[in-house]
Amino acid sequence: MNVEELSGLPPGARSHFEEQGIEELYPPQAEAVKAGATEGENLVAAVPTASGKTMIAALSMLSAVQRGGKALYIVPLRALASEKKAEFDAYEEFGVTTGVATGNYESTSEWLATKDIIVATSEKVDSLVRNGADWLSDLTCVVSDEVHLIDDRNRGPTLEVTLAKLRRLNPQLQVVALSATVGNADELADWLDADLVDTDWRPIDLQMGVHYGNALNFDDGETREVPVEAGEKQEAALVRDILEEGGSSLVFVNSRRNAEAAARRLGQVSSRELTAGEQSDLAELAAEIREDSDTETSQDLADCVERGSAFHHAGLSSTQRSLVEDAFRDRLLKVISATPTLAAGVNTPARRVIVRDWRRFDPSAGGMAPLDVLEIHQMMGRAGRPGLDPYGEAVLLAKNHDESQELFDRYVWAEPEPVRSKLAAEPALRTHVLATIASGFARTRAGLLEFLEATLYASQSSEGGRLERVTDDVLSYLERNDFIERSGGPEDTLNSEADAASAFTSAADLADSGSGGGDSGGTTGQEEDLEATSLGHTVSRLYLDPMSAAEIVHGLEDADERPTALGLYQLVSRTPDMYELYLRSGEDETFGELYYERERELLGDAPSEFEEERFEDWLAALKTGKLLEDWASEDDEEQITERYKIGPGDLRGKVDTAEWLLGAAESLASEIDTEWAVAVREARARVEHGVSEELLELVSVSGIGRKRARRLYAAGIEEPAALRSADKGVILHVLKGEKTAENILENAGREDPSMDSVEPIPVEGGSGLSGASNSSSGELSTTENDTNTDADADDNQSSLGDF
DNA sequence: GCAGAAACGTTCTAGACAGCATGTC
DNA sequence: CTAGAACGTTTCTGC
Repeated sequence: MNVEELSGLPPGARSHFEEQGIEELYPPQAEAVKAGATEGENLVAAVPTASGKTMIAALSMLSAVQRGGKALYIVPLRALASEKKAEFDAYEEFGVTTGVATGNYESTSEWLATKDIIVATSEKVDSLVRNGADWLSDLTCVVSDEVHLIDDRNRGPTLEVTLAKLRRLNPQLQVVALSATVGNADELADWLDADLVDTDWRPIDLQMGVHYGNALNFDDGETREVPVEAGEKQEAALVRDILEEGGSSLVFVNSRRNAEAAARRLGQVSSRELTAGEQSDLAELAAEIREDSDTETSQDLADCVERGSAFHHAGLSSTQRSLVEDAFRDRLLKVISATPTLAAGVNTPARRVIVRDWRRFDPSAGGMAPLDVLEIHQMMGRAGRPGLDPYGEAVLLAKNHDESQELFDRYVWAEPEPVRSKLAAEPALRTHVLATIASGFARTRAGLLEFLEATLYASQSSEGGRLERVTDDVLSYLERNDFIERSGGPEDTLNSEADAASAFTSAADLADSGSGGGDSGGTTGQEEDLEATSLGHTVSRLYLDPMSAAEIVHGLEDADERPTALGLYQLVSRTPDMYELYLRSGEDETFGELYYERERELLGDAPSEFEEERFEDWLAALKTGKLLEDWASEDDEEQITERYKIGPGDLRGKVDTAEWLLGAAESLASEIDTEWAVAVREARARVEHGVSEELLELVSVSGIGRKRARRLYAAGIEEPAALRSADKGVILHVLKGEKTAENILENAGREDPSMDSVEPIPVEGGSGLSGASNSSSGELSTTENDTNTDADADDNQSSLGDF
């Protein structure tokens, strides 16, 4: 099928695709069109990575927009949201606009309402539903990318519930689900009432094989000699082999440390083939990496990059990650060794993919557990760059013949696992049951169960009572913690229906009519009204796990005196929303001591030391809390990453999460009417900017971060007002660059921020630095010196006191 | 007896969504 | 139950 045969697209869309060199549709795309993708029909497309899934999505969305509708594209990662947005921006050429909504970056709601296509993470969509964004009811088409992630224990249920809610909000909604090839695409299609396109077709041939000894054996029976030199690792031989042909490679390993070690070793291979131009480009890239963060991880990465190799894992900052990804796509970097992050993230294809480790540490399995077929296939699917490589190769490594055979059986010839809903797990239901009640999708137990019936879980589950049992457990948990209230019997339903306030009247109606007909058949037998309390509404809107909210609420209620920063940091660190920081051996003692020193600061009751597991969690949270306190005490990034043995990306992640949770804690504090809201706000601001209390004011001026604030403070400039009055020479000296100094002064509201002909004035040692005492820069510095001298006199005293 | 090498033992292990307000891909 | 790298500690070896 040719592009020009397509109908129903916005005018200009076809020529746009033709300009891009797309003339003929790939077979799966043509199949999708035949199945009605451009006519609003539901569709599940289970096709390999990089075989034109995005085009299927684009055709569906564009035709929906042409019919006067609005489309939503759901992605699993923030990084993918910006990638897709950049791709869809090209449609602006023919008048189709795109907006993004993620936690980091959101266009305002009204503005989103004017966009034709919206790209968002599944959590953000869920949150938008909870907060009743009105443009959601205008949606006519929703695309769910990587829908197989429904299988994910943590985040799958969100996607599942969100899709169910969107469909309930608008029963006419077209659903296009894009999935990797999975074992049960037909089940997904059944669930979504969709047609199925299920194929292994790829635009570039993918050869899968196993390397063992000196030979690389492919699934089609072909063999290639890849000798391993003495003292050389298998993966090094494979990288060298393909590099001699000008191809790049991707090596997947199972831990960060392995990724770093492999990158270091592979640097010896990649450095051999670099041209002078590449070397200087790489040196530039290395400099950028060092500039982004001054930590050991960054140093190591930069050292590798100079030799044309890199590692990639979640310990890198997001800037570093995209630097590495871009350089690899530009063929500047020859090899990346990565943890599985890369397989799920943005598109980084390579000629050859080497899956070195196929087992990974898994505490729940009590040791090393083999990876899922689906996961391995996702990695292998990164092989073959469209338009660049004649074919892609995906290679597993075996040490002996038996292992080689096992790898063929287990991965090369194996079908991927089926996708199984994880919704019935209690943590998932805790959140979603509350949200479902709070946003009015269900008002009774039966209504709730009826809503849950529309999920994939229900369509898969043969074990009837399970969901109901867990739901009941969750309901009583929510009730115990004052997130919901149950009242009355069936006769109350009418009343509550009348005065129920909800953005989703239609959904509520549906739910209630469902509950009327549905026979609960549960243990209670009688109908009760479920309603979220004010606290419950807040928790749902804040997107908190109810258990996190309960922990925070109890912690704040238990505080008899003003909580310290450490107390609050430990509190949010022990909620399930904070990713756990591992307690290393020996650290239980270190933090045990810290615990006895600062026990009084911690909020709530510590578990007894005899409950080993819970006490350890408590200490692990203390460790995270201490990390946040260190950060908020202006310790260097380098010191912290070193002290806690983490990467810059981990630190930023922790800080980010803490910021979010403390923001939520602030809302909870006003909800439960405690007097500690101010303490929470301050702790949050300190974490946000990474500064001590005394710098909070300075740091509120945009352009001033923790470092500049500290230097200004040391020079006697303690608050924004002082920026307006202090000697420009001093400011220039402290802030270094003229441009930054001007910007900052402007942001601080100084009337004449110009730094023209201002000479920097060194400040000695942190004392003797009163701005008024400098006369060399003449009239400019003395314009407002009444307030100036005052402030500076104070500055001197307090900064002297500090030293 | 001692330095340095080899053997042995221990430790550790992937991933990253969200609020809100502000200003930007 | 199924690993493997890095580092620390002990033991071995050759002088």
